[in-house]
Amino acid sequence: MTRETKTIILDAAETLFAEQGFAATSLRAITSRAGVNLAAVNYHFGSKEALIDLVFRRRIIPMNRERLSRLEGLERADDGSEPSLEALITAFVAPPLEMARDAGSGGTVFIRLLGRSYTEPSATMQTAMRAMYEPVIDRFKQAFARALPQVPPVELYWRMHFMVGVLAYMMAGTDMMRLIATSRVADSPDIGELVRRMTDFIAAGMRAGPGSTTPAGGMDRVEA
Amino acid sequence: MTRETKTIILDAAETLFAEQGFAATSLRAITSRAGVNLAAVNYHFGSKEALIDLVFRRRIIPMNRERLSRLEGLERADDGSEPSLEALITAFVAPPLEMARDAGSGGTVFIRLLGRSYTEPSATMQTAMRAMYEPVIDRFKQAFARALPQVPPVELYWRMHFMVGVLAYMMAGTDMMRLIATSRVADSPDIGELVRRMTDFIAAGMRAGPGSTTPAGGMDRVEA
DNA sequence: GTCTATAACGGGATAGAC
DNA sequence: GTCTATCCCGTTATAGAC
Repeated sequence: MTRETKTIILDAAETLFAEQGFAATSLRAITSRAGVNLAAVNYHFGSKEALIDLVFRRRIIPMNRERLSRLEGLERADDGSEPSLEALITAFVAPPLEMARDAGSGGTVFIRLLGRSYTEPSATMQTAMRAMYEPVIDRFKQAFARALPQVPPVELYWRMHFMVGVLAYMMAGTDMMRLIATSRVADSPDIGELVRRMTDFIAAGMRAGPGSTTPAGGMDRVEA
Repeated sequence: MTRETKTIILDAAETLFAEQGFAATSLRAITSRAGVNLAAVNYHFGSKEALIDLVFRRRIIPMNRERLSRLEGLERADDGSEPSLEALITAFVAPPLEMARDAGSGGTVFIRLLGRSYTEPSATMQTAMRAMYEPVIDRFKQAFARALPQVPPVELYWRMHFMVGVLAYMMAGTDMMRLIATSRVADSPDIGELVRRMTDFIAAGMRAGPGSTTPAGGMDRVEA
């Protein structure tokens, strides 16, 4: 029963953090939603900050393990061929989005929280996240460099940023432009189709030839 | 002098919101940074929420006006030609990024705040933002549809989301992957180059042929 | 392990002197 | 318009009964 309570608190905290952010979510709100006593958080976790840390750790670590395992699977193909660019992108992009669909309990809401936290500037969070992400980023950077030998390293660096931006925005699912249809990831009927759309978009962007579109870039301003 | 004080408060609030978020920023911190009395916020703005609203309104409205004016300039070209896809993307993407560079006072920090707020789920903020963005999005949607007649409307809708995701992430500038060089927009020496990079990436993604990359999308999973 | 009660503090907002 | 002082509430964290 002792670990049961911790899990219940984690689930409640995860939901409220995703909805309101960290600072706006009080321990009272968390414990009341979890149906446990106010003192339980400090007993089980020590502090609010430690709770936040565990909320992330619980799901990010398996998620990144899944990304790496997909990547390794691609690189150990039987025929010894190099993985395609699309396969690499999918290996990076699909795990969080499928998590939003699959994880019965709180996976859906966690992905929204994670998408938000990409733009969270708190120093504590930044360093914690970097520690969890660094190995993944390193491995994928090498893989992308092999798949795109014609793209200069600096350009590739920026394009990986762009990829993360697309992913983070979809994960956060805030529907800034919701004027046509559903756009929250969790509501979307077919995650596989979203993954395919994102992969196509990102792959084309990553392959973009240098200079192909340059002339139009800087001269279109109407007035200073 | 009366408007002077309001401006000082707005500047201080903008900075602190960008650094810490809304909930974590107290009125005490704002007024102390601004060098004014604690009661000044409530006197001049009525409430913390109203202050937040004005912080955004002050810069978003001219920013979106600039986007629309660039778009209209493109569409009224002398030779009657349709604007290129790259020109449309630049018209949408450049104003916030150049604002980060140009605005002497708080433009830089505001852009970080704005990038963050794209994934801010507060209902109040969502509706306020939508009101300010709706006309811009509508106009650009039509322009993109004309520039990309071969892309089905649903696909185009998602690709515009992707574009916003790239932009929002760059604006927030949180350096999730900072392992090579600088990545904070404000630190970057050449905003024009960043705009060109983003435009090239997004343009290629938006033009991506349907099905060109489909077969690799879904079958690469290593294990369930 | 779980509860109640409370400490110690900081939050937003306001009344009223100046 | 600007200040001080204060109200009232919610916050995290903890002490101690059960």
